[in-house]
Amino acid sequence: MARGSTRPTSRDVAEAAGVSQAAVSLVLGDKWRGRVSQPTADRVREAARQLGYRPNLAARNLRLGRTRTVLLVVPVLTTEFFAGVYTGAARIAAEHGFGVVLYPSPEGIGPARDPFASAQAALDGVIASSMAADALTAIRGDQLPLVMLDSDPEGSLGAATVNLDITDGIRQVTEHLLALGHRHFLHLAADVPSWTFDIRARELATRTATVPGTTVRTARAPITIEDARTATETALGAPGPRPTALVCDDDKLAAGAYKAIRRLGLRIPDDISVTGLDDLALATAIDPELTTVKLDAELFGERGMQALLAVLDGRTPQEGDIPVQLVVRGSTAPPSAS
Amino acid sequence: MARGSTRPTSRDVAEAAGVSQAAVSLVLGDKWRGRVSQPTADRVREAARQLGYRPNLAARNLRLGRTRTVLLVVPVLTTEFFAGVYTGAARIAAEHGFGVVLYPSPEGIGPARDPFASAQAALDGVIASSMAADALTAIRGDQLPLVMLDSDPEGSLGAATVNLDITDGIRQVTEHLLALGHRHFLHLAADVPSWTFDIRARELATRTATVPGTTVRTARAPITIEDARTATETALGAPGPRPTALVCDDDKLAAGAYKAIRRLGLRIPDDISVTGLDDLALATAIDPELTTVKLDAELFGERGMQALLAVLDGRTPQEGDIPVQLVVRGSTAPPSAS
DNA sequence: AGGAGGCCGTTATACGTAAAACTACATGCG
DNA sequence: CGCATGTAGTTTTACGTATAACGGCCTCCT
Repeated sequence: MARGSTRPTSRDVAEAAGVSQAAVSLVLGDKWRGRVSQPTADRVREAARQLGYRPNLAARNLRLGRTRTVLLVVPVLTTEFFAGVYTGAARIAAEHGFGVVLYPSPEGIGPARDPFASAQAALDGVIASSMAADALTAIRGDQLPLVMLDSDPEGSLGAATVNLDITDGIRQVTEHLLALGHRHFLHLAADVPSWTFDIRARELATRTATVPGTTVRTARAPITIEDARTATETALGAPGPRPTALVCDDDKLAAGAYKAIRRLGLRIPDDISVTGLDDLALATAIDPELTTVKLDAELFGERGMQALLAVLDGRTPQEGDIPVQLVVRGSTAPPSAS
Repeated sequence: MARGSTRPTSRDVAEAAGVSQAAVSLVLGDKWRGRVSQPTADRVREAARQLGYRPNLAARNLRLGRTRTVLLVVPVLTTEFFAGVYTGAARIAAEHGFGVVLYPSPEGIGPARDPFASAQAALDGVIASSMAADALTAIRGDQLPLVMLDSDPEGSLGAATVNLDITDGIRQVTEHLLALGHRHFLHLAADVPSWTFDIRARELATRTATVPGTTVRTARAPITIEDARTATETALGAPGPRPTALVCDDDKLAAGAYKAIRRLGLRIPDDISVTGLDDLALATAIDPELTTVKLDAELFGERGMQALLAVLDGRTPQEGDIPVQLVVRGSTAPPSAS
């Protein structure tokens, strides 16, 4: 409890155990077999325990030239989705003795600051979501090994990418709605500049184009429930035939759409079918439960981390998108005969 | 682009600019006024830019003996609430040149690992939520400056605490329901061992005890929508008079309760009133919108960080709980005459 | 007997940075 | 002139760790 006393160093431990600092390092680093006797090793460990010694990570990192720490750059942290990504990445990291530090891209933290200023930890590499676009320039400037999540493989010069098969997800959604008989779609698009959202619109367009007589309108909103509500309300209030199916870029947008639809006095799925994308807890909290596409966020995180470890190792990361799965619930049904 | 070439150091910059390493440190550290001439300073900065120099943080941290990095230990990262806490803490931290590193307490990352093993960053201090209970022993072992969020001020020997005024929140909820005429309560309690949940039950009990003829039953569930649903369903199916008001420990539990109530064929708020606590996005996504207590997560994070900065500075942190605010929405109404 | 090798350590060094201590020269002032 | 003050740097050192290089002593084999 001695106030002002500094943390014990390996030299303090050495003194207490009556050995040299090198011996302490060997013992605690588990490299002592054949170099230090059993009794001495025990004495060192006991002294370290008594003093409450913890190695100075800054010194270790400096000495070793690596930190076994990796940065995960994600957009706003407000969704379970990125929590899952983190969990998966951290699990794999832990298995390899790595740590993961989060940089939630700034939202009110100030003008698009460089992530390295905030996450001051010394880093071995970076995993970045393509949604955290503002941080990318800073990252690119650095020569740290980089893995991009959900990013255009063409556009991310050199950096390894790991992608969810969102295109297939939207295809499954579209097939499902077409099979139910829907022909008139409204696409509630996320107003976020990111490749992963661009391909949603693209796939919906190309898939419906193969069926004659289909129409697709588009509304656009930031990913908040309130914005989604107002956007949907104005879109559905527009003149012309009302769409019978509403395809949302993610579950949160769908939740907003639910509110708009209720306000307009319409029923789901009788008057209009709604689909989401993510399968958050939200999807089963709302009534009726949402037909959506399940994304395996943890697997996404795991694959991202594995890719980064591969890059750090000089190996080639595993290829192939991560499969996704349509989950049909109560928010979709055939269009009412009219 | 030279592959395998190592990152440039301040010595490389010095050589390129034709000065000593010390001069580089002075210039880039902004301590050069009166020590280095303007032209030389410019030359150094230009050389640093050209080489893409970034200081080695491990070395800087070692030299300075501090890292300007702080660890935020939170429970599962799946709620917006802790995202808000992070945002607030990071804002204040950035204003003081600090960084914040997150340690989401393990949930499938392995058996209650020591947070410092995962967040390998060298740290100046720690802010920990009392909900991340498993990590606390490891933290206590360390002698890092510590601030506890929502923790029993008596139990946290020495560590500074910053608390939301949850007691007042539950009091506001209870007053509201009593004023509406409710007398028979069901308390859906979070099955999490944490002081912040203990005081919810305590306050509900003491407040209702002042009004004759009130009853309080308790159901208990982990904080997931599914668990909350089953717990509520069995509790409401139990014999005896049905409660007319359901007080939930947080919004997520309330969302589960909604589903149970719908399954039982009851209506909110006609047959039963429901309240939450947090005011997440979820609260306005469900129908009817949830009467709940708004917690200012960002302010919570800000105050936590300010307290830690005070501790690091040898000052005494600001006293006083953070006020909370009841938000009345559509899920509460007078009990139906029966 | 003598040296080869195993055992049990120690001494010395480097990692990259910040900053204290020092040097060298010019200018101003009594 | 002699000394203080100011300018513009350089030299040197320390932070705490991991490990390469070194060295004594004992045993055992030929």
